[in-house]
Amino acid sequence: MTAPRRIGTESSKTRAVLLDRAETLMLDEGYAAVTYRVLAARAGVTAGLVQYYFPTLDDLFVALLERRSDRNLERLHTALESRPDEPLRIAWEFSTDETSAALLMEFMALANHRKTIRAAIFEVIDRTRRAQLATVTARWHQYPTTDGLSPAALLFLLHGIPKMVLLEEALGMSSGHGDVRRFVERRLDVAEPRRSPKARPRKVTRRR
Amino acid sequence: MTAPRRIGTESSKTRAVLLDRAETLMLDEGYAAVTYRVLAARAGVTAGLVQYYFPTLDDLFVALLERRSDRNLERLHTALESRPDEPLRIAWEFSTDETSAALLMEFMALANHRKTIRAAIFEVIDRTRRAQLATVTARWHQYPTTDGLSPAALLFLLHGIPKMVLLEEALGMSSGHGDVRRFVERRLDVAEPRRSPKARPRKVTRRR
DNA sequence: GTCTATACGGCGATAGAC
DNA sequence: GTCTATCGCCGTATAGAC
Repeated sequence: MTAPRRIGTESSKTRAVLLDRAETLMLDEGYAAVTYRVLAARAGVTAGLVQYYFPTLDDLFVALLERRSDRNLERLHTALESRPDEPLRIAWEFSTDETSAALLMEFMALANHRKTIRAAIFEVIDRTRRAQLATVTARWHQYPTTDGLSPAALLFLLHGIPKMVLLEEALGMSSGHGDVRRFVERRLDVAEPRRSPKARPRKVTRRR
Repeated sequence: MTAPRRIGTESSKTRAVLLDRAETLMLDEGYAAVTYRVLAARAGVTAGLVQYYFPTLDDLFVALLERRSDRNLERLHTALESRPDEPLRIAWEFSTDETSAALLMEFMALANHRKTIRAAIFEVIDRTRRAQLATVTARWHQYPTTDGLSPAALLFLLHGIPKMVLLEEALGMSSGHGDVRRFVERRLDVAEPRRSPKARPRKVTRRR
């Protein structure tokens, strides 16, 4: 047994700054641009210091994912509690949140062949889906029509469709995107009618 | 202007072998495992020789993508001609072809931040979608119900859903996948009724 | 607890010899 | 057509200074 490697504390301010810069870098140039040397330069520190806080790059990515997910899950629970009759609309709004969706797709690309990232992202999505599934299932009998879909299948679609749109948009495609969005939102209006039709859904998109 | 770099001919047998090994390697271990040195070792040649045929790795990936896409597009046109009354089912079958879908998602991950790959994959998907859109639109009025969807939106869903399933499966998720597959196939049976209900759809999945 | 310096092997890519 | 040498960047590990 050798002496355990030393790692920076989670409460360190430097650590928080590094996570901030890493998130920006990742959104701007993709995960491949996040290297110790580049990140260190952006944050004005040495590469060794970055490694002191995040021994491997996977450690950095996982920390990044979890920080944002914790915030999102908190927002989700708040929304589910304050609008208990609109779980489907809430699922759709959160799936369409641009910044989070972009980051999520970046992480999914990363997860493709990296076990630790895969486990972390599964955890995040699974927790989100479970919370929503419970709420939707509880009021499933109140929906006027469910088209033969199950709650799980419906939530899969509400999550997956915006992700696919994003994936295709990144390629420069747009065929059918608007149609499918309007289609879903029309169905949502039927399933979860708005009390005051004037109140347009506030966008959940935040930052950048 | 410097002297143009020398590149191997497209008809070379060595080149074809390299593409074969690269495709296997990519499916087994992901695009990140495809390096000059590893590919050279697998093919029993030197890394320099691989680079003689593919000056950059992007050249290799694009060649790989185009070789497979040409074959797939040919199969697609054959199918559309031989079963002119089933364009939706054909779209669904081709989207669910496991090997091709897995390779496509691998390329989409690659494309995330690499311009040349992005352009190549856009070309492939766009050509596929266009061919199907023309066929579906031509017989759109014959469908009993279209649920308020447009042909483009429907094709987007038929392509996107299997991709999302694949993406989530890679993460270890399965919630709603079976339900949504059955849901789509039930709708397809309504839209394009089978003449002989006994004839189950032959799987299009091929190789590996 | 923070931070720096240095080293190692693998990577994509280039130039040029056989 | 084939192969070697070389360059600069990468992730990672470690030893040690403040």
